[in-house]
Amino acid sequence: MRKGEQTRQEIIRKAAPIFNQKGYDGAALSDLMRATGLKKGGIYRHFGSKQQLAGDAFDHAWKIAMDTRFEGTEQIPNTVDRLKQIVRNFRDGRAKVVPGGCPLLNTAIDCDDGNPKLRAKARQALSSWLERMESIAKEGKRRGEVRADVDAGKLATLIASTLEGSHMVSRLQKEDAPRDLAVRHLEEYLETRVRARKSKVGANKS
Amino acid sequence: MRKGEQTRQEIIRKAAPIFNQKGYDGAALSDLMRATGLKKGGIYRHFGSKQQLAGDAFDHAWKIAMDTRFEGTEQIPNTVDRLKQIVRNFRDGRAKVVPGGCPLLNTAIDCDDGNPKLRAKARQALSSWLERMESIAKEGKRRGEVRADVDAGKLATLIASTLEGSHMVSRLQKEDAPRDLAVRHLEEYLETRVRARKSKVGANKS
DNA sequence: GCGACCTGAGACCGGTCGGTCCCATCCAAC
DNA sequence: GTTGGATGGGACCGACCGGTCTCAGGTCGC
Repeated sequence: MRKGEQTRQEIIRKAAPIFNQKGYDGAALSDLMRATGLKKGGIYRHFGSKQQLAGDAFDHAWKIAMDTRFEGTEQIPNTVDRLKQIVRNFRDGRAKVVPGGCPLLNTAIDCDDGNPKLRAKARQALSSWLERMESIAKEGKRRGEVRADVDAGKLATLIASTLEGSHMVSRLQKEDAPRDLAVRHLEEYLETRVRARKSKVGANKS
Repeated sequence: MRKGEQTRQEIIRKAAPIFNQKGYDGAALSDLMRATGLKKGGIYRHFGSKQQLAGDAFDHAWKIAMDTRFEGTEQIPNTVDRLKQIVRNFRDGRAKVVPGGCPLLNTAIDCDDGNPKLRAKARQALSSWLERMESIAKEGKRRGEVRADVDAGKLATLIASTLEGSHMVSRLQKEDAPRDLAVRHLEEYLETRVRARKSKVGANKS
């Protein structure tokens, strides 16, 4: 039970970049065999199908991405500062994540028509990301750090959309500028349209 | 020379949605055969390779997308209003374009690692889109309709990034809200941070 | 250190892939 | 109406696809 599980994790680790870079169809068993150093039978011992392996590989890649994006944000007291850090983490954490860019973006486009299993995983991944940002924004509203007229869900969606879009442009152009630009834009947006005026915190009650 | 070219165009028209929906690897010759009603030999008579057909199909899909996005914008006198119309066209023109979503987004992700020919096409497509928006912004600055401190290139990149990102989210969630949200966000941004104050046009010279 | 079980190699499967080629047919110019 | 090139059908190709199965050998509990 021990060696097998170890091999299984190794396969997932090695397969994740292949799927993330080449997509589901593009990632051939032969690619996975080369990357893992195992033969076909060795891989299929641990996974019932290519789909299942792809699913596990996506979960692995997404977990790394999420950990990176929220890294060091828990201890930031102010919720708006926390959101700003999340935005910056998106820009700075690229080296840490699985090669091939954002797994969510890649999988969403790759599986948009067809492959419902993997598509559902991408959808759930997006939801979890959005919900985590939304809950921060909601906490901010409760605390009065975020303006009352801000819709937490819409804010989360806007942040995710802007970041992912700029990520696509950056990858296509092979330049960091578009992503940096989006980060700065969101930082300014958070500062000027989301953060509550200091004077108003508790002042508008009297 | 006539019938052949007609068939060629027909193949491109029928193949474009297949490539746009399924991606390059996912679009099998058998799919293209079914869609076109031609056999393998009939298709290969007109295209040297699958790559070439995919390239022509992308050009076709992108032309439709560009025409839709800039539809009715030429005659709008004010440059900021023109940009706002482009943003709205992105939201409203979905029914007119090739099935499968934005060809640029799809192709960029699909070919990001591998398939350099198609990738170059996507890159060029993005450039042409950005340049067209940038030139409008530059014209706006010359005319004093756009603030002097706005960077035309960065503005174009921000618009494209935000729209494409929200498009991905909308497609994954199968909801229009994220895209509508991004459009509204950009409209507000254009109005509050890009459009020059009316009073300043010519007033700040004295 | 023995025995049972876990592990992975590799041959094998049918199907499909992108691509080639020959030839019957169609069409259009004369 | 004839002719010659344009057109498309469909058999064929080798490679490779995802997936199965058997069996030798390694690993682990006892």
